[in-house]
Amino acid sequence: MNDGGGNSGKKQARRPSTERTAQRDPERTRAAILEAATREFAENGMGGARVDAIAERAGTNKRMLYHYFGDKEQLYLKVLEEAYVGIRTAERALHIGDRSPEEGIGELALFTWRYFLQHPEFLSLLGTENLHRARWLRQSIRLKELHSHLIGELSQVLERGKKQGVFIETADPLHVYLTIASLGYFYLSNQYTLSTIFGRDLIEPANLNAWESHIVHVTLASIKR
Amino acid sequence: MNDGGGNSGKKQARRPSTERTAQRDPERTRAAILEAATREFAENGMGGARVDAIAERAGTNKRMLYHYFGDKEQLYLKVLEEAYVGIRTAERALHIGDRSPEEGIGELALFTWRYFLQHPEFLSLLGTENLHRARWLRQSIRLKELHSHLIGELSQVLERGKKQGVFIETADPLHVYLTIASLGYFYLSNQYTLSTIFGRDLIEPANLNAWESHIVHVTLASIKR
DNA sequence: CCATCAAGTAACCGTTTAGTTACCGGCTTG
DNA sequence: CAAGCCGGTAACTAAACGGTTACTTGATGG
Repeated sequence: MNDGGGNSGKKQARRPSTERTAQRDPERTRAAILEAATREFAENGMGGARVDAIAERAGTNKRMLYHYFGDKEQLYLKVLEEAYVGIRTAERALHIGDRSPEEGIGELALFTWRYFLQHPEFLSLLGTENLHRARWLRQSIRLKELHSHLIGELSQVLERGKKQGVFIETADPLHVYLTIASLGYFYLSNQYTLSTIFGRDLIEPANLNAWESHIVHVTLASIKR
Repeated sequence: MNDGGGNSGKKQARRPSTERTAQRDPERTRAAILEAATREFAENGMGGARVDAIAERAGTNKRMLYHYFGDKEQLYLKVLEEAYVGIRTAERALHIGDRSPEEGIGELALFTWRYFLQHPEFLSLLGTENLHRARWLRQSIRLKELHSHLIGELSQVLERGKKQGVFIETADPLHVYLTIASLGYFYLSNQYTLSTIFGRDLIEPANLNAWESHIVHVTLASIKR
């Protein structure tokens, strides 16, 4: 868009900075930009996020942002990738196969709900990315196999439950995961419009706990024989 | 932002329009702007939507947009209100109380799913509005009672089912509706990231039909005795 | 102890954006 | 039947935006 050629040499000498320079720390600056970007993109979406705002939140300036991440779009993709790595990593530590099939599924449902509850920025980022039809996520190569582990482990738990006669034969791993994620995602990401139109504060602890139980109840009721 | 004072009289005379003037039709222009705005806001969110793009899509210009709707924010709120009126109006025509309790709930689940499927712009608008924590919806007074009818009718159907002994006593109308909406909303609004990470095209008709059955199955399984 | 390179700053640039103004002309009505 | 209101056009503006450039400063290895 801006080729930058043809105006070199026009600049006048600028007033040099005489202020005290803060300690240098590339890693810290990089991390600060990433965290600030996560918040800015989560709060305002891709179209609404402001590069200046990210730099200011990170306590640095735009130059460093472009230095470390290329441009706004690449920074956004990095933020999104990190968000996915976060949930999938925590998920692996669960080891849902170590318990009985019923407890394993219940554990996954509880974990997912609580992770969503504690990471609202992850939900926002998903919403933003889907608004754009996964335009940036599709460009990410490193994420393809990150998710297969989940389905694999879930599939094993379901098979074991079927053999033990506690789960119905038609239970599908992807459907089970989508059910769990649906119930958590919708309640939290749409809490603002829902609370407004139904006149009930969904984020109130009592309602939150009721919905947590509800998710586990619905998930298990849908696959139990 | 722009007080408009202090530069009057500076303008030169402009070249008057000599082109043929199109037929005048205030209602059509207004409706065209509203429809164009619905698409633009749904595709790009509040931050990403461009006023120029809306005007162009509507086959008119910005002046008319500001003339009829005030500014970008008021236009957005109008779009959102119309979207809610659309689904709630269609919902009323269902009369879920006319059938058996089980059929009534199944009918509501099917309707909601199919409405979401046919109105992706409604889902996008909800996502956008929630990103901004219902900032604009909260300002809308006329929508408060639009939704109470739904819960009222659903509540009656559930009560009848409980008396007949087919539904569990703990079944809650809001929870039932949120369950139905969750399963439809998440699957469709997040279809792009989900299809990407799980390597399965969720919008394919076979998958769509399977999920439709799944929603009805899950909803009923969660409330049946 | 100095040459060099990465970290950092802030002004700057071209473009885009929401919103406005000057002007036009068909239709209605007193 | 004229006068003025209302639907409509396009050029305009100030500010904001993403991105770049000119330049400074600290650390470090030969």
